[in-house]
Amino acid sequence: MDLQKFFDRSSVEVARALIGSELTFAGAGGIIVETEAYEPDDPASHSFRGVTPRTRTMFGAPAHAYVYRSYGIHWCLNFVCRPGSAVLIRALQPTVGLQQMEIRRGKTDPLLLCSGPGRLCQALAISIEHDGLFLSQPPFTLTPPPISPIIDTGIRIGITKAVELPWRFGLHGSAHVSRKFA
DNA sequence: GAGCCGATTCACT
DNA sequence: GTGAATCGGCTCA
Repeated sequence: MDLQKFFDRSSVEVARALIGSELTFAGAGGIIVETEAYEPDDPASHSFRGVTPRTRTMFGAPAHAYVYRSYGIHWCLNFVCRPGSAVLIRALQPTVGLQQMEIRRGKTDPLLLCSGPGRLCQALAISIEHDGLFLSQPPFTLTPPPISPIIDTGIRIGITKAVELPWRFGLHGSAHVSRKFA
């Protein structure tokens, strides 16, 4: 897949298109079942106030990883689309490297391995040192879904601005989303 | 340079 | 359902 082209569109389109894709990182990962879109003119987006040292990656080339720390504790993984727009990866359905992820998470329940942005990064051992990596080369792999899945849409989670935008997407019927869709 | 606060998770009640 | 943990970036002075 031509990832440069795939990511060179609005984050809302990309967020939808990513549902059902398989993401792996250094031999662990799974099916992307939940994403959220963030746009440059979106008050909830880190890029809303322009380029800063933290958000520099978000304004770089498409198809790169943008990683940041949340609440001083967790890491969150995003995929950069057009400059200033990105897709937050919120949940995976684990498929490969289960044992590795169980050890890192200290849990064996597949619903607790990658269901949530912070959990996902802990399970895959992703942190700030992976900020800016290109998604089409190791340790990343990204494979599109074999068929286009049924997608649920909802409002985003955990934000205080632009809370009404329906920019959260999930794989219909998946038990692995971080929260159920209304 | 001080103070505020968040794209969260977990333990505990 | 509620609150603690924890820290870098942003805002304002």
